[in-house]
Amino acid sequence: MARKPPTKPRKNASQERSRATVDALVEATARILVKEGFEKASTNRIAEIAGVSVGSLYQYFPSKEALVAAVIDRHNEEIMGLVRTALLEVANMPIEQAVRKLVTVAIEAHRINPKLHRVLAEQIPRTGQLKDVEAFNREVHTLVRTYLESRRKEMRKIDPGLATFICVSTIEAVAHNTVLNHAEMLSEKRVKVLVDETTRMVVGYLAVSSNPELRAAAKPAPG
Amino acid sequence: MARKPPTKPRKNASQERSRATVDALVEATARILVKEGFEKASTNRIAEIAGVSVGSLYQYFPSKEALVAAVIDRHNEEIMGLVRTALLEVANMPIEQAVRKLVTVAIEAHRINPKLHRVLAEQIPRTGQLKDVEAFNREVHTLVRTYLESRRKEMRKIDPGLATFICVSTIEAVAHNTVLNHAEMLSEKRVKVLVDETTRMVVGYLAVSSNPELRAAAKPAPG
Amino acid sequence: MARKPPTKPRKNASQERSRATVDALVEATARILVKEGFEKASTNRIAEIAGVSVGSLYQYFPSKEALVAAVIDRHNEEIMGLVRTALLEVANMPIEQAVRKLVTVAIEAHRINPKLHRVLAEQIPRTGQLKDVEAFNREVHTLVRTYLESRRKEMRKIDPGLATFICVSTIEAVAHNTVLNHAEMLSEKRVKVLVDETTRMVVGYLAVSSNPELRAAAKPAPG
Amino acid sequence: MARKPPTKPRKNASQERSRATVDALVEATARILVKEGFEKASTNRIAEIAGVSVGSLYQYFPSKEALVAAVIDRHNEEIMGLVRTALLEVANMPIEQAVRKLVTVAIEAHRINPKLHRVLAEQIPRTGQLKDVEAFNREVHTLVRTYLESRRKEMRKIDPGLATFICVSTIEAVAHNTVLNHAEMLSEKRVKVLVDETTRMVVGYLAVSSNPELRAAAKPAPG
DNA sequence: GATGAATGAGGGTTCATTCAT
DNA sequence: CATGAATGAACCCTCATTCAT
Repeated sequence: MARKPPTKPRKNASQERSRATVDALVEATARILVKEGFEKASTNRIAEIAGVSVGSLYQYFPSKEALVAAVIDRHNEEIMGLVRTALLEVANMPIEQAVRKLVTVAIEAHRINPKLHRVLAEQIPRTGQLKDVEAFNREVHTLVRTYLESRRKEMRKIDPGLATFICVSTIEAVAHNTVLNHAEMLSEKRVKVLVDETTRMVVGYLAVSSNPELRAAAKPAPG
Repeated sequence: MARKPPTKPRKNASQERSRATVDALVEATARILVKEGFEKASTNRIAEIAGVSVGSLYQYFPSKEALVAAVIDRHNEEIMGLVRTALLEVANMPIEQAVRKLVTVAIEAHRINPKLHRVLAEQIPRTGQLKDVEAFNREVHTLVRTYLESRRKEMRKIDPGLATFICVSTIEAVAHNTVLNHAEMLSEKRVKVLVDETTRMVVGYLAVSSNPELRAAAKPAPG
Repeated sequence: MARKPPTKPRKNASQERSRATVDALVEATARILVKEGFEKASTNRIAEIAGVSVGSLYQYFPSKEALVAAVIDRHNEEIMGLVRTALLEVANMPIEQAVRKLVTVAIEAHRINPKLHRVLAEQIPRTGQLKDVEAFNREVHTLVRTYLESRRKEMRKIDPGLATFICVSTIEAVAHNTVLNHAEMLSEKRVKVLVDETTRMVVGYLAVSSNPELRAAAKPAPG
Repeated sequence: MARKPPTKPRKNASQERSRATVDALVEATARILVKEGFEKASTNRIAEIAGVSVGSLYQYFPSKEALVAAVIDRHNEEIMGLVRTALLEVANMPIEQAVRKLVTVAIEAHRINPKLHRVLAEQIPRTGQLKDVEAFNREVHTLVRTYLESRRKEMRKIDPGLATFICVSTIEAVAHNTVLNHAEMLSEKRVKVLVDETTRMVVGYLAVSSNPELRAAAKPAPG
């Protein structure tokens, strides 16, 4: 693999002026990404839209990648804001209520900036920022897992890591696919049904079940 | 949006000589994608690896995009081969068995060429081939939906479209995330557990349930 | 200067089959030139339109240039056909009638295929075929000069070469500019005026003049 | 017709540094055109000769065409400089003197850079810059026509547009053909004869004539 | 710090021409 | 002779990055 360009912001951007420049750059990048796609997002163009010189861009971001990474981070941070809050609120809720909340929040999170989300998902070749995305995923995983472990009593006996993995994957996938490929489901009514169904699935999976059929279902046919 | 480059193969490539060239090109592209990433996959390099001149590349593919699209198509076709077969086999199976089969096949499909799958998912900016991918998704959706409708009697009363959407999303997400991010789960033993769990979840969701709790779970708290 | 590609047709094309192929190629070239411009006239495309393989093209024309040269030659030959005929007819006419005829024919000649004429004039970078064009010019010059010399008695005493040069340039320029840039002058009525005027100019120039003013005009102010 | 590349310079190039670069590029282009022909004038080569990087070339010219257009414009501007000046000087001159001046200037103008003029005329496929050339032609036409109209009293009764067209075409053609194809006529002596003759022709055409023969010449034989 | 002119490697693509079949 | 697949030099152009001012 070729040497990858650096990816971390060059300074803490604590000074107010710097801060404004950095923000303008990230914002400009996001805007171009959304409005014109990744291909059109050249550093010169970004600087221009941000009202800043290319030189300044490189003062704050060591590479184009770092800039894109910042956009991704910012987007993820917005999502994480919702998710963290939700998980705090959820801490003392019973599973069913909690899952419903999480499903709802997942969809909301994907709706924060769906166009940006799509571009990020479809057009951005990931090279260096995988780590950031993974960190993000890990945090979600940890938070959810912690919650699930705290609710062990209401649940079947499952490996908590596995359960977390399956539930998070499921919820994320439903939210993602809905927002990106089935916008028609986002009407208030239909979204409610979607949330109901997804919740039912996840809760049905996690919760202890008195249905012998279901218990059997989880085991392969003997032999 | 700027005009996108053409994407369809230029000739039917029926002659054997041509066919060989086309294959070599697609194969070379896939190999470079896997071994060196999207960035290194320049047309000149692809042609070189394919043992062919750039001119020949453009004789058969009108653009670099078309070539990548061909790789994607080929990969999807391999996946669809498995999936179609599985769905044929599944036609007369009861839900539990069928879902287990589909989950298994989904994981197998993602393991056909996981590295390529990852590159395709993470590094390739989707531009023109969205249609192909959507067609692929639609086919899967249709096949699954048809199966589910044929099994209506064993299922809860759910909107079949919605059910299909949720199940397909779930299974795909689990398979995708497992293969790409949790290769450690692919040991024979652990994969079995994973399949069991996923199956349990989906079947629990689809099948009629005698558990009143679960039935309640799907409805929001009154008021 | 770099070595220029060969330009002469490869064979005399005496066989009928060959002749047909050659014609098809020249015709196809002319058609593409007119309909799509020089840039689109690739040898592969020409061969395709001619219903022949590229290989065959190169059987008869050693280079693309040779093909274009052939088109130019054919076009010039058509023009020369008119001009030669006109000059034969003109041989025994008095100057005024003769010039009128030549002006008329010049315009007619430019109207044979004005679109091709324009492309030839505007879009074709001349490299090798200058010789052909010069030969064409020389022939016209010679024919006209011969005529003028035969009419010496009706003319002022002028250097025949110079007179030929001026008259041919003038007539050619008027015809060329009219057809290419002032198509609106080609209505029957207006063209008549144009021919009248041009004829008047040329004849006034050639013929002996009884006007002392004019005679004076030709001499610079003494000192 | 395919979309044509842009043709206007990219920046105003007001800064001195930029200005120098732009000049170097135009100059290099002209030089290569003259010394090696259009075919050899690749953007990379032009930049190299200009002592500048290709990138800089594209900073100031959006396409190769734009660069060539700039060369053409510059050349036309030099010509127009002479022509405009001449027409100012000519404003109060009688026709004979004026025409002589214009003929002289036309030849001078073509001698400014005859090699460039030839390349421009023979090798450059006109694509986008037709408008510029037409504008140039229109300006000449307008200036000359204005002069002629101011001299109406000394002239025959002719449609001024037509007269302008014929005179301009004639003078331009003579100058063009002389400089490009009959350099041997450019010796001081011979050029004088050429100017005399051309002047005689044009003046004889424009001026009122007492020669009944000539007046008759302009009319077709009755019936 | 900020600026933006300059850089140049490298990318995608074309097309005249060749030659094995 | 005809075919058309193959060739590859060369072209135009972009854009992340640098650095003198």
